[in-house]
Amino acid sequence: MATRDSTRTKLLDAADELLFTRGVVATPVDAILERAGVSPATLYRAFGSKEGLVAAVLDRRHREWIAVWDACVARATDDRGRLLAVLDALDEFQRRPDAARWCAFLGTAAEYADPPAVLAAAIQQDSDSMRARLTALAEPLAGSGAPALADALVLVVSGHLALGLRGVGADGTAVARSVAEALVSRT
Amino acid sequence: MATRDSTRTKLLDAADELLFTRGVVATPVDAILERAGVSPATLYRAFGSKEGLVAAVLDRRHREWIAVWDACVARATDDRGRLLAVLDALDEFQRRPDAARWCAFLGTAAEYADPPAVLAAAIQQDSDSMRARLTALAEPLAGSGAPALADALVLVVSGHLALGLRGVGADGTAVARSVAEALVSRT
DNA sequence: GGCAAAGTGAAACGCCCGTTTTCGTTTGAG
DNA sequence: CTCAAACGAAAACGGGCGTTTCACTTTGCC
Repeated sequence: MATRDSTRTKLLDAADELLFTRGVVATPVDAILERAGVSPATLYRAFGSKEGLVAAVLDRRHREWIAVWDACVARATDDRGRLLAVLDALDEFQRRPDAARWCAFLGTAAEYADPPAVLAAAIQQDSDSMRARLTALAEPLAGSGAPALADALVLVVSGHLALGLRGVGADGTAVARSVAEALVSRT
Repeated sequence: MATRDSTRTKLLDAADELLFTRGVVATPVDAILERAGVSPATLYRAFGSKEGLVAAVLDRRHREWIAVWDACVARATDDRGRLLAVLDALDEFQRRPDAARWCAFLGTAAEYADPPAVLAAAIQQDSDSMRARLTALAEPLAGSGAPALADALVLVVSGHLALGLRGVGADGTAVARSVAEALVSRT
């Protein structure tokens, strides 16, 4: 009934690498199976469907992203640094060896006109958590203006991620950082 | 040898509506054919392939977008208004009855890991023209800082478009406008 | 060491998609 | 009107995908 952890990990690793570099729809299940060295029956016993596997990978990605972000926030020394830590986290996350072409959540949202429920939930969770966390981090700086500042920063982060699609995101987070700093300095 | 203009237009209209609301990959050729009331042979004689049709639709979209943007720039009365006119254009373009889910160019870029040459060219053209035009419009305000300001605005525009994928783009261009104004006011 | 659970390998099923072909019909310019 | 060019209707082809099934082999715990 239960799947071994090593098997789950092998599948999640292979799926993470292939889905978000080649695209979710463009990646056939067979490619994931071959990469993971796993048989079809195992995948479908563990995750039920390709869609279930995608949801699981998105879930793991979200937890990893939050962990990286948290670490960057903890490393900052003042309120301003903690709010702008999201850019450090973006930088660090993108430098990882298995980095995707761009945001896995925006990418998945872009590929499906209306995503299956599990995937829509994962995407929503990513957006909601980003907005909520930025609002909390903005509170010390902006007070009642925190939600507005957070919305603006969500736009900056999303814009930075989207720049990857335009082929002009090679300069790290420099542009995004300058925009974010302009917003923070205005308060 | 040549295709009638009415046939080309019927195909382009149907393709534009379906491709960018349901997704390029997710839209089967048959759906476009049915929508256009056209036979397969006609499509393939006129555009060679689905990919060729997509490129043609992107091309037409780009011209329409530039026209709308130009009109908004012409409507503005000062340098600042002309630079920020891109937001008016975004607003107007998105209000059109056949408005897509989000940017057709970013959407196409997101769907293909490495797009066919014709599509990559269309996407590149969109990004390049936006950057060049914003740079020219920023010149009177920012002088030698125009390229940097233009890059920042490209990020803002891309971020605004990407917000549609997060389900938080219902408030028009309000957030994007506030960010853009903060950038312009800083110079 | 043995036995149930988990995984393998390969084949097959059903479905959809892009594209081509064939043939009969319509269109529009000379 | 005429006739070549363009188009419509429908079928077929080749390929790929997600998923299931089945018989066999490996794994790991009592």
